Amino acid sequence: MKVPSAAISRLITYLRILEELEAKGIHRTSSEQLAEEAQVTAFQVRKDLSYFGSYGTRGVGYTVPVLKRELRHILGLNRRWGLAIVGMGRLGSALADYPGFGETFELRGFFDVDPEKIGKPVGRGVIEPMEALPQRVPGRIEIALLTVPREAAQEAADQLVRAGIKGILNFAPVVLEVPKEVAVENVDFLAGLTRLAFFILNPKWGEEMVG
Amino acid sequence: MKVPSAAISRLITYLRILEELEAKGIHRTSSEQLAEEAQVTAFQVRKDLSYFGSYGTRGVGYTVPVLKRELRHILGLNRRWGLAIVGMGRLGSALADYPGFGETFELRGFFDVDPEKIGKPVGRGVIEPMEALPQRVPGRIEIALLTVPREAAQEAADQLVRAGIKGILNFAPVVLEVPKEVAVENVDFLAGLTRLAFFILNPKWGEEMVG
DNA sequence: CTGTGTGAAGCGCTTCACAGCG
DNA sequence: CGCTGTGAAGCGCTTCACACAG
Repeated sequence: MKVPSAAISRLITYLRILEELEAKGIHRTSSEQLAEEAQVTAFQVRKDLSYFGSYGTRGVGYTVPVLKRELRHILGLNRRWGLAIVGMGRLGSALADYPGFGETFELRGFFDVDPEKIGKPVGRGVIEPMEALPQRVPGRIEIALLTVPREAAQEAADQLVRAGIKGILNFAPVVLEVPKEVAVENVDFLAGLTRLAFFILNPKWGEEMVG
Repeated sequence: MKVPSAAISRLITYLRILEELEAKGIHRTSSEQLAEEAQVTAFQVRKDLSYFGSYGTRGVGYTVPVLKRELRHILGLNRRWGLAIVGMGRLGSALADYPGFGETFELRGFFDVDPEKIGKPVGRGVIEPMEALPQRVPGRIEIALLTVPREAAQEAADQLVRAGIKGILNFAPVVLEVPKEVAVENVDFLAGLTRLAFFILNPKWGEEMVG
C-alpha cells in the first residue's frame, strides 16, 4: 500500500498526544479526541492509522498504551538510534546539551573541522575531527545532525555519506545532494520565517491570489 | 488563482539559488538550471513562477537579478520584519547571536519568565519579562521565535497572541492553538529525527508497505 | 528554433459515507 | 447501537504537451 509521507508527520503528532493523555492518566481515547488535539479531522486520524493496521476497537475507541506502543513500533522509536553532531558552533553545542532526545536517540559523536575545538568536552563526549568519521560511524551512528555553516554543508554531507551515514538532519539552508539511499530532512528556520512573512502578507491565502 | 503552499517553500529555494548564482557572477539562468539546483523538475519551476506572473523571456530564460527581485517581492522580503525571541534558554540565546537574519529580519526583543534572566544582555538587547510584551509588540514586532520548553509553549503563545503578534515560529514539539488570523510555522527537529528513523527503516517507501 | 508560460491530464492525498465488528 | 476501518469519490498538486513569444 502507498502511504502519504504527510501521514508519517501526523503519526508523530498522534504519538505525542497519546503521551500527554497517558501523563494525564487517560486510558482510552477516540479518533475524535486525537483529531481535536492534532487539529485534523477524525477521518484523517483513522485513515492514517489504517495505512498500518487496525489498532482500535469498533464501537469503543483506542486504548492509549496500546496505540502508543503500535505507533512507536511503526515509527521505529522502539529501537535505539545513534546520533552525531557535525559542526560544534552555537547550535551544535546547544543540541549537545539538549535533554529531550530520550532513550531513543543517543548522542554518540561530536565533530568539527576547527583544530581549536578538537579535544574539547561537550555534552557527554569530546569533539573529534571530521577525519575520525569513517571509524566512528559504521555500526554506531545512523543519523547526523548537520549544524555547520551553509557554505560547509555540502562538503560535510559528502564526508558523512562516505563514512556510511544513513540519514542527515540538515539545519543549513541549502539543498543537499546525497545518494538516494541516504535520507535527508531539513530543519530550516529561515524558510519558516519567510513562509510566515508571506502568510502574514497574504491572509486571504487560498481564496484568491493576485496574478 | 489558488497557489499551493508547497510552491511557496520552493520559491524560497529558488531565491537562494539565484543568490548563489549572482555571487558566482552568473547573470542569466533557465528553469532547467533552477530545477537541477532545487532538485525539482523544470515544469515545476515554471509553474511555480507562473502562479505569480511572467518573469522570463521566451527562448532566452530568466535574468538573475530580475527574478531575484521579483521573488523577494512575492515573498515579502523587500520589507523589514521585527522579531522577538521568547524563551532565552540555550536555543533562544543561540538564535540571539545568529548572524544570518540579514537586513530583512531584525531582532527587536528578548523575553523570558525567569526573573534571574531579566535584565541580562543578549545579542543587541536585554532580556525583558513576558509582561512587557503588550508594550513592545504592537507596531514593532510581527513575528515571535518561540523557544520555550514544550510545557510552556501554549501559555507563551497565548500571551503573544494577546499582545498582537502576527506570526509564531514554534520550536517546541506541540500543536499550538491560536486564532486563525495568526500564522504558525513549526521548526520541530524531533519530528525530523523521527521521520528520518522511519525512512531509514522503510527504504522501499512508496513502492509497497507492509500492513 | 529556443525556452517560457499555461490549460488540461494525471495522480496522490484528503474527505467522505457507510460497511463491519464489537 | 457506537466507533472504527476502508473502498470510492473529490479535489488539489504535479506533470505534461504544446502554444507562443522573442
